[in-house]
Amino acid sequence: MGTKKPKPTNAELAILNVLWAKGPSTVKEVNQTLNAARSEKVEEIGYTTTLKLMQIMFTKGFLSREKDGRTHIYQAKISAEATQKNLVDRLVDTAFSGSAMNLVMHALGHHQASTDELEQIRALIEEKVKESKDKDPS
Amino acid sequence: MGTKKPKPTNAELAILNVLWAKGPSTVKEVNQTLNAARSEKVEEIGYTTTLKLMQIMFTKGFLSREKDGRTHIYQAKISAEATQKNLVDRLVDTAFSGSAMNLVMHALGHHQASTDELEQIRALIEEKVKESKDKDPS
DNA sequence: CAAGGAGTACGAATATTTTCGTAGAAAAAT
DNA sequence: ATTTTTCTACGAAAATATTCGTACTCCTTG
Repeated sequence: MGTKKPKPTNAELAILNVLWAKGPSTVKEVNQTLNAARSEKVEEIGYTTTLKLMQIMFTKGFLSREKDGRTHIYQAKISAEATQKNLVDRLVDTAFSGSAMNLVMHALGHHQASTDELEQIRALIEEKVKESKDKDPS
Repeated sequence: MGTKKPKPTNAELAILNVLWAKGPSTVKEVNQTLNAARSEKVEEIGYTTTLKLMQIMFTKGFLSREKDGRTHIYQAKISAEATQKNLVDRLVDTAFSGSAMNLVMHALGHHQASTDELEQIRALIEEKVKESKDKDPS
């Protein structure tokens, strides 16, 4: 099992988000998107900063890239899914004493949810309950 | 609104967890607990490391302390609740495109849950659904 | 072809987090 | 009353993460 757990830093996560949302992009595009999302009061992120980060992420294997003329088109190589799972794991581990359900209840309790979302979650629960009864029919 | 958002680092979070779980403790106790939780293969955390961290957390206002003879008894000053909420907020923000429910489904999907926990979550959902119907009885 | 622009690469400054060594005070043990 | 142990305080090393300057290449355009 050679694959290590990708553990992107915060700045890296911000970049991944852009790539997940927009698909393959150049450094310039990513940098612009990042800066667009910032409130005007805050200093902009320099182009070379984003470049450097993306180069690092490339060597870490978080991104792949492809030359198009003299510019590079980058792409997220690690999936949102897998990365989110790791982050949740970490959070559960460091802040919720290992109980994912603890976290779930927290998020449910404190955040707004649409009826639709609640419905989806309900469905997921039903499924889980069934599973659990199959395995351990007490 | 003078109160800033407590943003404990990872190491600080580990300490908070101990204090939340065990209540008021000495540095020594916290340090031992931290090390007990580590796999044997890993280097132990030095006593002065934990001490330093807790001193920093004290000056940051994350912990309070009280002298008992020549030793200090530390106590978490920020609540698990509030801290967890901030962390979830941050995670939702940085990795789940702002959707807490997205995170919930993730955590639900990927992690083990006891029937009991599922039941609790189900109850919470029912409650939420009701709330939401009250507000917007479509 | 010179000047400017748009990229990349990469070293290195800065900031932040984590770690620990060392010094000193007070208590406990010999 | 020494010595050993148990604490605290604090400076500073080590490890990570973030930021950017500068140099160099390849296009474009005047």
